[in-house]
Amino acid sequence: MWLNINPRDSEPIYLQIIRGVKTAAAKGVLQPGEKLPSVRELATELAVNHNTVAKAYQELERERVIEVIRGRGTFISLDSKPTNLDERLDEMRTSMRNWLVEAHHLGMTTKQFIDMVNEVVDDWTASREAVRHE
Amino acid sequence: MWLNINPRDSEPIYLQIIRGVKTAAAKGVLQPGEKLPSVRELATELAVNHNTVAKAYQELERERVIEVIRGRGTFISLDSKPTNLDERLDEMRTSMRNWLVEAHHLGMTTKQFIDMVNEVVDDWTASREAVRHE
Amino acid sequence: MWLNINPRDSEPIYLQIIRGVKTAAAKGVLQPGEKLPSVRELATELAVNHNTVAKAYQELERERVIEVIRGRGTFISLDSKPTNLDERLDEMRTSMRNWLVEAHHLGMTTKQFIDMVNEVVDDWTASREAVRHE
Amino acid sequence: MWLNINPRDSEPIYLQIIRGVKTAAAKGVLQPGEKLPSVRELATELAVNHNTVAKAYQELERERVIEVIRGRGTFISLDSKPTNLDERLDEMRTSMRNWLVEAHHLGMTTKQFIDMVNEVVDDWTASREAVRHE
DNA sequence: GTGGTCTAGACCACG
DNA sequence: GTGGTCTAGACCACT
Repeated sequence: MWLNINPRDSEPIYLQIIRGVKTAAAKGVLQPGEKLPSVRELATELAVNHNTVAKAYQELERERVIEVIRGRGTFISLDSKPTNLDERLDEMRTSMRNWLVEAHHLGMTTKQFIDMVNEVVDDWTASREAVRHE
Repeated sequence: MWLNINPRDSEPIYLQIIRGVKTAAAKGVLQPGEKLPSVRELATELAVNHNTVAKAYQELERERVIEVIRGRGTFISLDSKPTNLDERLDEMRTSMRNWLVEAHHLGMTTKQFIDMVNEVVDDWTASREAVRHE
Repeated sequence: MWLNINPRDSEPIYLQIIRGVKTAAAKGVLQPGEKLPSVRELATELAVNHNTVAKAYQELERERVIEVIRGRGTFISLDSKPTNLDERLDEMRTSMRNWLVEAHHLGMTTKQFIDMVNEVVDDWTASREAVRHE
Repeated sequence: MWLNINPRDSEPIYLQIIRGVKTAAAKGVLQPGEKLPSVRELATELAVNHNTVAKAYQELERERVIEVIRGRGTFISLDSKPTNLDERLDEMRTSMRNWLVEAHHLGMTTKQFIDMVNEVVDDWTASREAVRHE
């Protein structure tokens, strides 16, 4: 299964689902146009309340990551033009700035911070490649 | 004032305070050994309940960012060896991976992503310098 | 009930709760995976404010003694790897040293002291066995 | 100096003083009949409020560890018959039981606990010997 | 119904 | 005056 949920985690389950779908789509595990399980199917599979899955799907639709076609089901969007682009870029910058502060309090230099980013990017790229060659 | 709070923000106030103190300390606006306002002073100034400030200060103390000296007040730690280092570095890597996913859905390439990180780091470094020369 | 609280005791109630849960867990009265009463249930039962119970539970979670599963409740952890191990072992040694000083002022020899430790350990072991055979 | 105080420590200063005097007496650094500094002298030396030292001395006198002779000064008791013996032995047993619970949550066996006690006792005995041969 | 957050106001230990 | 603890009661996010 391309999606794992941990109800023990402090992150709300619906956010874990959102993140999981986005990650799978970004990695290519889920291809544009590919059908997602229905709300009830996924809820059963993950053993969570279906309202939780529904909430995740709603948010994903709002972000144009997925599309609901009435009567047919839910699909990864073909052309996902993001909403609120500038706003979300700003959020990302803010988040980075906050992690930079955190890094400082963990005794890291800015260089070490950038090295860590590069390391994570390399890992990510490698894991995308792995999916492509499956 | 080196600390601004937005009670309307969805982020809990006590977390905003924590972040604010950490940011000020990382920027050098608050120097090691410097006295922080008392719980009740800061509560008055921010127009929040003193318990909210107390909660923030307790968490900051737990993370060794600040120290309480009995009867005298609260101070920025001189030597703040962080707790749970490995765990928190892992959280950081996870967060970075999530940014990457997010960046992908915003239509960014990895190069653009790394550029953004560098841009944020440069801004941060500049703002630290600005504080130093005040 | 596996937990008794004395609001007149100089020890803060929330610490009594923490100690009570830890003792019950160590004795086997509370088994790993077992559900704890909800914050509000326990508050009602102990006739204390729910915030007091919440504070105790939060600290227990921080120490990995218990786990919160979102929406379902609070449970004794299955695998509780402690945090800050070395630091806490040091605290323990310090406390032992302080007992020794105390024992000296109560006129005890080191042999009598060690006998007392063994006696306490034996009592404890016996009370664990008693729980096991209930 | 036979007494060190750390105002950063979470333990109240007056308790640190009490413990310090008791430890010095138990180790033989302070001999029975030996004169202690006056409240004000000690307060100056430790850079703490003299009320704090006074409170510590009062408690030490109540426990018969020291004796105040009006006009002459304060002295380590010659014959320190402890007060509340049974009660204090019980407190000690309770403290040990609590640390045993703590040890369990740190993953220690009772054997490891007892080993730790023996180790601490040996260290203590060695440090007493060291004082005797100074 | 679960825990998390916040307010307002109180009391206490410590220095 | 400092932080620590507690109560009573409220609102919110999540499941």
